Amino acid sequence: MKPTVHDIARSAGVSLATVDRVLNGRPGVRAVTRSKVEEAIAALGFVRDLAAANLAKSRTYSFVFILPDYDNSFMKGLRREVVAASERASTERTEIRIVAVPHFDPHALVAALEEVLADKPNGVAFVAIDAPEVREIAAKLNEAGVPMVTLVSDLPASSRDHYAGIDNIAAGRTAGSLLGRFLSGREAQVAVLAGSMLVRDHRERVEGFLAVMAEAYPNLRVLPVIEGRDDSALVEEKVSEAFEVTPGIAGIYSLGGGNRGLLRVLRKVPVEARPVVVAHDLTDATRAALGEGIIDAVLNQDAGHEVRSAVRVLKAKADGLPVIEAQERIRIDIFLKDNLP
Amino acid sequence: MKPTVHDIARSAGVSLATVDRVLNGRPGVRAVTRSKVEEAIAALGFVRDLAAANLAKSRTYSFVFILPDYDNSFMKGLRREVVAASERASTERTEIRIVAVPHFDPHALVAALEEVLADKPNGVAFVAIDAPEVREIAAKLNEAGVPMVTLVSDLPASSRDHYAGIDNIAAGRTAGSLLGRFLSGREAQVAVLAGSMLVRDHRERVEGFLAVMAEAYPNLRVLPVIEGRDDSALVEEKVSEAFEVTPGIAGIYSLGGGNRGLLRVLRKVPVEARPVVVAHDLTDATRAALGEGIIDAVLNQDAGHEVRSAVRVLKAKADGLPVIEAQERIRIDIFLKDNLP
DNA sequence: CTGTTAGCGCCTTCAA
DNA sequence: TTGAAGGCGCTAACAG
Repeated sequence: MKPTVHDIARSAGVSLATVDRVLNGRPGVRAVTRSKVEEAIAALGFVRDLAAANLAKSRTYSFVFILPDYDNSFMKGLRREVVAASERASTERTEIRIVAVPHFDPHALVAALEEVLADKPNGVAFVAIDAPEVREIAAKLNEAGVPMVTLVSDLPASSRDHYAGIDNIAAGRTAGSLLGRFLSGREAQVAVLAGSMLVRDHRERVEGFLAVMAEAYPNLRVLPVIEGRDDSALVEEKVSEAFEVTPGIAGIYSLGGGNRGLLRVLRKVPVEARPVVVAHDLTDATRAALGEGIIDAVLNQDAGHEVRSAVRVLKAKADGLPVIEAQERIRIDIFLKDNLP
Repeated sequence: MKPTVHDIARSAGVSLATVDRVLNGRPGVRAVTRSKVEEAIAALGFVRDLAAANLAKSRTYSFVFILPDYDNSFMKGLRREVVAASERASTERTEIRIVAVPHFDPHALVAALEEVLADKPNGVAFVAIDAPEVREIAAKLNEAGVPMVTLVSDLPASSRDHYAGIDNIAAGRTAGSLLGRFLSGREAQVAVLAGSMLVRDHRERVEGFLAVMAEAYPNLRVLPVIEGRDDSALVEEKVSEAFEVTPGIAGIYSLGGGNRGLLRVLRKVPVEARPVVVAHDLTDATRAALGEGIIDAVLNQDAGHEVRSAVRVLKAKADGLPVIEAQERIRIDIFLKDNLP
């Protein structure tokens, strides 16, 4: 049988209370006594039963998830996953509160984080905006000892404990390689369609993409980035325009939202003239387009994985436990029509 | 506060013991009493605290993992992951016993499963061999109520509760599409390198690959499957031979082990004559080759994910709890040199 | 500084 | 068929 607090109390010749004080690093124990207990712990190889401890403490974990109030497919899916996680969590003495903030609004995010700082929950996860004010409040939260996970979009060189999201530079590179290989050697022009170059993840995807183009595909000329603001209608308009101005577009990297607009344009292009398309985010629209052969590859980040990972990490941090790095690494999923889930 | 057994005992006007009997479906309760209790449970929305229950029962989960005693990179990695999982599990009242069996030996596997049947642990995970004897003992285990997960290789139409592994037909199709696209339209010959066509996952990969070739790439001629028995030396020999017999090989799908042998041959091929190569399993060797550009894409199944998933599923089954399907789906990871972990 | 005692939420004898 | 009481491993008052 695994040793319990009773065993080490007996072995060290002290009472349960003293063992507990040592275990939890509470004051009021003479150094001699403390070391007696510590020796017993080491000798018996005692590890405390977290479940029993939590039961005794009636401990409940309280986490806050701050999500942008944004209505594209990805954010909707992310929200759904957080809600699902929160429902499951309630069975396990874990309460997840969801806070919505206006999107792309650093001040709103800061305000939400300030409330968190006042609340002092056991952890907070949020979709970061890379702005000085945000970094500042993040530093404060860190000092206050609130475990912090950035979700989907990171805060560089910050005081967050963990980032649950993909490497966007690598994603851009991956898209570049796929497009380059699929176009194999043809002299051609390639369009890049982003949401907004003000958003860090989009910038990084473009950066990675352009790097690969420059390194490996001199035959491809990349047109100026089109910003569609993740908005189908605007995307449709701008892409149509691009096709008129540059009839020879042979490849498209769509790294933001609004793919429905893109697809409306593509469906009008004669089959033999269709460009190779690599897009982001597996949604009903992109999935269908992949099946039809209108999109050639979809890069995806698994929102469910990101949320579950964030919860696991917050719990581990709250307990001072180690994280299984490999489990928490968010993959850049590549989907062809053949490996759709 | 969430309701506890006390609350429902009071609300139903019975004792704790009776509530417990109803909760655990034990006999010795009059139907009237039972329904009183059930009403209270429903009315208060009671859900039992599994952690507390397990503590009271001093419950420990006992799982058995049966792994082939096989020494390629993948199986070594798998074993490592099971060991790691077993170490973590010991903290959580979960004991994982690892049993090694000679590989490709249905009888040995059956013998191991028979011991499991005698033992009746709370769950068993094993790398299946698709043979009638195995299906038979699996059916018996199922009848005996032992939760069962197949790992890496499945048992079709069987009585397993869950399969923790990839869809190998889809993997073959994915490889086919990548190779087809990377070779874009060239008239060429393609070699397929398998371990053994006696193993189900290899057969399925070939099947998926050939299907895509037939459907979408009439320009590519697929040479007869080379069986390298997952053995570097043999692979090297047979691939060398293939290159002599068919100098024009422009693509290779390596779906089994022994990639080191393949790489030795490829490194001798003049750069301009190098074939497009899609291989399976991310190992030190394939990772390096991906970086060098000798391999173009690697398909991978994450052994760590498979093992953690198997443990989670076994625990859920043992507790009669639902499984989060999306979490347990094992992806076909596609790695280019740009998205290596 | 240290020990005693009473729980946390649930399960399990043992009596009635 | 039902209930009372004690315990799982740990924590937290409250006394000494």
